[in-house]
Amino acid sequence: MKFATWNVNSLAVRLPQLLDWLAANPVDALVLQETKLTDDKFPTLEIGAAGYQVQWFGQKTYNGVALLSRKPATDVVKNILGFADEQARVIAGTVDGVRVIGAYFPNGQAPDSEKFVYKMGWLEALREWVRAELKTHERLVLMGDFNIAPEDRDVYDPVAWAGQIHCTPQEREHFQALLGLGLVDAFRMFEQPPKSWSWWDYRNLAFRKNQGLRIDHILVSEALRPRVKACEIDKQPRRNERPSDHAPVIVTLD
DNA sequence: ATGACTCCCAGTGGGAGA
Repeated sequence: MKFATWNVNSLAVRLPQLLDWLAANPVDALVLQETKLTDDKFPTLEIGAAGYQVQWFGQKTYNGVALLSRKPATDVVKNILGFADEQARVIAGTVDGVRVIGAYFPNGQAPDSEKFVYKMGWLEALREWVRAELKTHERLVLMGDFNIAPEDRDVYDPVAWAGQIHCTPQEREHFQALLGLGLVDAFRMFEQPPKSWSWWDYRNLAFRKNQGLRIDHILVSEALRPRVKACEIDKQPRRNERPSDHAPVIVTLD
């Protein structure tokens, strides 16, 4: 069983790459972030023809998330229960007995900005909601673009990034608090190549120089932990022409 | 170096992303 997450940075632009990727990586479920499509423009037919059920939650220009799955997702929830949000950032569903939560965490822009305040409130609400979800769903996967680099080893230049957005102590505390709910960072369950990133800036030849951040994550609940066999970042789509700035992350369970 | 690129909506420029 395989689950994956990918920030596609516009599904309108990346749909052909998504279909190619699914053909090469027939995962059981995939969550997408930054679809940037209103619901009426979602490419349901193309994704259906690829053999996937899909749930989607979009908005104009920004954000937008989707949950693709081989088997239908049930009990679908959009955004964080009880947290009023104008932005389409979360989609959850139960797939094959596993609660799958796909999330596009706020960027936060800068630690002294209003957007950072929003990010902190959002993270707090997410944690309390995931805590509740874990009570009813022992088998749970929380994955997406977290916009948090959990540790210095997740940053290509930790000195330059110290205290910057994605690397602030407050964001990292929130990441640890999610682990504190009984979740495990699947990527760090395994020995990984050093300088493993999931995002590279479009500028500065960052991908060619391998200057990036690991900000896309897959957290699994304790009940699933013994079943996790592998977790990897697939850099291949970042080599495409007109790539997303993010690479997919895949977890394999038995 | 308050940059660089890419996306979007707008509309011949600007915000946002990370």
